[in-house]
Amino acid sequence: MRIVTWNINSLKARREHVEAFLDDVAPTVLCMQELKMDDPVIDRSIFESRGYHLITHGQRTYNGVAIASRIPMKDTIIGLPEVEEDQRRFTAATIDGVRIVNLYCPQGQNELSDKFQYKLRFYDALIDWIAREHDPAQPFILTGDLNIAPRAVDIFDPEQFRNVPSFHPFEHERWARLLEWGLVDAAVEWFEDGEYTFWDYRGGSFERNLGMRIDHFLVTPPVLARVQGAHIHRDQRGKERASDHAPVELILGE
DNA sequence: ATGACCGCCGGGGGCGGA
Repeated sequence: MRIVTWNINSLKARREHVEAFLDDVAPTVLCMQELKMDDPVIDRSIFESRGYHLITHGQRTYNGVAIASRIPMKDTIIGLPEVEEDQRRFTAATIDGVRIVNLYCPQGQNELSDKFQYKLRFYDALIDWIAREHDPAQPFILTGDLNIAPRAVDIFDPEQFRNVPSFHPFEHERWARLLEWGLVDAAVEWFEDGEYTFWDYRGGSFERNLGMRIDHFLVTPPVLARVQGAHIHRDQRGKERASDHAPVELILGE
C-alpha cells in the first residue's frame, strides 16, 4: 500500500496536476488538504473515473480535506466538531485494516494571534481524541499538513523561526505528547537533513531550498514495522502553477 | 531577502497561507 499526503492548495487551481499525479504515481491512497471548495462543486469524476473511492469534507475559500482510496473505506468520519471548531480540517477512514486520519492543522499566523491559540486547542483536542478512541498497539496513521517542523533540521532557518508558529516550543510540546502516546515519525528516517515538503511562494524559496518539513506520517508500531520507504515528490513543486507543498509518500509492505 | 508569491472572492484591493 502506498499512501500519499498532499496539500494541493485549491483543487480548482491544481486539478490538472492532481489528475497527472493519479495517472503517473497512482498511489493506493491520496490524502488531500486545502481543497478550498464546497462538497457540491467538487468534481468526483477526477477520482472515481480512475477507480478511486472518495470522501470529502470541503469548504469554500479555506481549508477542506478529502481522501481518495483505491480500496473501499470503512468507518469514515467527515469532520470532528470538537477538534475543528467549524473549520473543515478532519477526515478519517479505515483502509485495509489501517485507521488513517487525514488532517489540515491550523497554521497559527504568529504567537500573539488568536489563530495560534486555536492551533494549540486543535492539537489538545486531537490528542485527547486519539488517546480516548485509539490504541497504540493497533495500526493507526496520523497524516496530513500538520504545520509543525519537529526538529531544527526540518526548517531552513531555526533561529529565524524561534517562537514562530511551525517551529514554536508550544507546538513541539504537542508533538512530544503525540510521540509519548506511541506515534513514530515514520518517514523521517528515509530523508536526508534539509529535505523539505513545503516551500513558500515568496522570495524564490524553492529554488534556494528555503523550506520546511511539515507534512508528515505519524504511525503506531504495527504500521512502522511495515514501512518500506518514503519519498518526497519534489518534482511536483517545480512545476508551473504548483502547490507550495510537495506530495509525500509512505510505502507499506504486507 | 515574508512589503517582493499565489489563490481566494469579486470585479478592487484585502486576507490567508507558513
